[in-house]
Amino acid sequence: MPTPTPTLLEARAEVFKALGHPSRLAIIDALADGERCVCDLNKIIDADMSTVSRHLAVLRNAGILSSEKRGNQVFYRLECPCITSFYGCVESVINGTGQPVDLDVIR
Amino acid sequence: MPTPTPTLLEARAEVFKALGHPSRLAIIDALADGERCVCDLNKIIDADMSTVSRHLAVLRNAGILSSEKRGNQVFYRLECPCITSFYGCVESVINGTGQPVDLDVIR
DNA sequence: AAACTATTTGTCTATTTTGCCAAATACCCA
DNA sequence: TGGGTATTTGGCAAAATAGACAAATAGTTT
Repeated sequence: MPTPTPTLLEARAEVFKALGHPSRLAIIDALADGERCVCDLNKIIDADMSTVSRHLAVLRNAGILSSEKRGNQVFYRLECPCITSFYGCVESVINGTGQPVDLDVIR
Repeated sequence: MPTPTPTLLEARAEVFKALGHPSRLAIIDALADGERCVCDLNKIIDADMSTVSRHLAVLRNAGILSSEKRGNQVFYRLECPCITSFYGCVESVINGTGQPVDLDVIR
């Protein structure tokens, strides 16, 4: 198995870094069911709207979300549903088993 | 699908944050084949040994690695091989397809 | 055009992260 | 015990991140 190039590692790290904030994970969770406008997300997040907007920009720049302006509002959509499928592994790290966790059990 | 508690989101974010650095991803990659001592990892990483040690501490505190001292050296081991299985999804974010990527093709 | 809503951006501050060097620690061997 | 190797930790400076407020932008409605 060859070692990934530094560039690939940096690109991967960017994605993980974007995921490394609770508010951004809450956004992803809210978008798992479908697109939402910023004002809806703002109700969920408990932070200034400008802060929410910055979190959304981080996720969009990482390629995790896409946005579309319709009329007055901007709708964000999850570009890669496969991200949420990783939570089972993350949970296994959290609970220390090292074994993937069935998400339906813990949520 | 209920919204995860803030605490769960924070715990998840900690794991993602730990993964959000190229050197730490290089470490994980090196450990995918099996445990390594710090001095071996130091050869791979191109940073001061103390810096490597700090990266290792971040990964261990997140629960991603475990360590064991044997004689003079400390060996680190990947606690959750499922992490590398997520790279296909990460790559799909990087290349913008939103579709998981077969890792054997890109590595 | 003016007022209003939704969102983003500029700017600033506080906090966290990163990375190096030097020093401390732990263990081995002679 | 003394010297050598492997690793971690203290302390510091530079860089990145987060969050708030205010101002700017874009679109809608009257």
